[in-house]
This record gives sequence, C-alpha cells and structure tokens, in this order.
Amino acid sequence: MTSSRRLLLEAIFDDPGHHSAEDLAAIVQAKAPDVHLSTIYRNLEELERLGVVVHSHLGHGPATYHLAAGAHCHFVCEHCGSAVKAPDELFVNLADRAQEQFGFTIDPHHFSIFGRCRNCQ
Amino acid sequence: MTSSRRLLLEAIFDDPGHHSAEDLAAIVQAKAPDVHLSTIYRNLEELERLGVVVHSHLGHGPATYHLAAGAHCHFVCEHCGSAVKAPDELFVNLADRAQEQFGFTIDPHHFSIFGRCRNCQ
DNA sequence: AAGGCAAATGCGAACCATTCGCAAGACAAC
DNA sequence: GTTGTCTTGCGAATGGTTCGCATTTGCCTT
Repeated sequence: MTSSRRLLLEAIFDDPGHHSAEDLAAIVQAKAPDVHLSTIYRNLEELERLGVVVHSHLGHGPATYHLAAGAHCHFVCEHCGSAVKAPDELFVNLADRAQEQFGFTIDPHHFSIFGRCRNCQ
Repeated sequence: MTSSRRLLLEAIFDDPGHHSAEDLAAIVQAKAPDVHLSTIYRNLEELERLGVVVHSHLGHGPATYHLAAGAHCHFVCEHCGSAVKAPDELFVNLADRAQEQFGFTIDPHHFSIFGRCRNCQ
C-alpha cells in the first residue's frame, strides 16, 4: 500500500460520485504533486481488479470511476450529454429475456444507454 | 456526388454488415488508392447527416458503420468481444419505462449492451 | 539497522481512433 | 470557360489511455 494508492482511495471515498482519471489525478496531485497520471491509471486498474472500484463509459469522453458498491446504470443524453441514474429494476425484463433467448448476461452498468433526455426531445 | 463518395456508398451497399472506417477505407482504396482515411470519415459523417448510414459503438475499438435501414441493437461480450444482434422488441419494456419515469427516449442502436455471452459466463 | 527483491513509480513516448487546418483540386452553374 | 463553392489529400493535432524502462519504494529477512 503506497502513498499514491492511499491518496487515490481517499479521493474516491471522499466523494463517491463519478470521476474521470484526470479529475482523480488533480485531486491526488493537490497533496502529492509528483503523482503521474499513468500511476493513477495503473492504480485504478489494480483497484478494479480487486473489486473496489468500477468504471463505466458515459458515451464519448473519458471513462468514469466510482466505488463498486454504488454501481448503477445511466441514461445519457446524446444531445446535451447529461446523465441520469437509472434504477436497476428497469433492466430486469431485458435481462431475463436476454438470458432466455441468448444465454447472455447483461451488465448494464459498464456502458450506458443512449438517447434523448426530456429537455432535448 | 464525387467518385470517392460513390465508392464508399458501393462498399456499404455491397456488404451491409458492420464496417469500421478503416475497413471501408481499405475497400475503397482497392479501387482508388489515393482516397484518404480522413475523406472516408468526412463522407461517413455526411452520409450519416443525410440519414443513409448510421454508426454504433460495439464497446472499445473503432465505431462500426452500416446502413440506417438495417439498424439493430447488439449484445457485446466483454470477455470475447463477440456481438449478437438483439431484436428490438426486447427493449420495448425498458423504453416504455424510461419514457414514463424519466421522459427519456432510449436509442439502443447507438451504443451496445455489454455483458457475458453464453460461452464466457 | 542493513540488505535484497519484487512491486510500484515517474517520465516520456507510443498508441488508436478521430478531427482539423490548409492549400490544391474537382465539380457544377452560368 | 471562368467563377465560386464544395471536396479532397495530406499531415499534424487531439484526447484518452497504455507502454517501456530506468529508478525508487515498501516490505521481508537477516
């Protein structure tokens, strides 16, 4: 457990929202300026392997990282880019049918669902 | 209607599957070696604006382009990368509930659903 | 406390898919 | 056939991420 890894974990626990690797680097670098972005990436990879954090793709742009505990789905507006949290129960029907018909186990957290939000119809 | 645009359209019509921009460039360049990859991108953009083709993101890696007419959803295995065509009717329940609860109109074609295929459970 | 070793780090360069700027070229309209 | 616009080729730039490598760190053993 090195100091850069500790600072990264702190950053993620302190604000359990979505963070890009670059955001996290900025937070960590506020306390330890020499921590390199590639170190952030390597530690995120390791933390993900350990099941502590998880990343998801909110459309174009950088991946966002957050605690594995609070994982959830997103609806992302392809026009304005806004992301709304989507309750998991919306996906059970799809999950069941994907499983029945294709033996496919969906993981709706990892990639988001695109579309148009209320304001951008 | 220029010759590079015509060749690109031919390539897309001849094999109405998924093609990355680079694949399409290779096909077009077999007949017109000087067509530049950036021209492919620009023409794809234009064809998309006109509603002839559509692109979708099958996970990591390049976007894939195909005719707008045959658009469909995909389940993409995060382990082996295979993509299976997912019938649109699997999404109506999700679409209805996203609309009711969030006023959100999903576009399941543009991004795929990740998960694990039968062989990679 | 010192030595040894694997694991982690800083750094810059590489990478991939895509976009941009710009000067040169092709096209259509008159 | 000339004008003006739209398109092209080219290479360079971009953004997000990964890699290679020499150096340092943390930890375990003595």
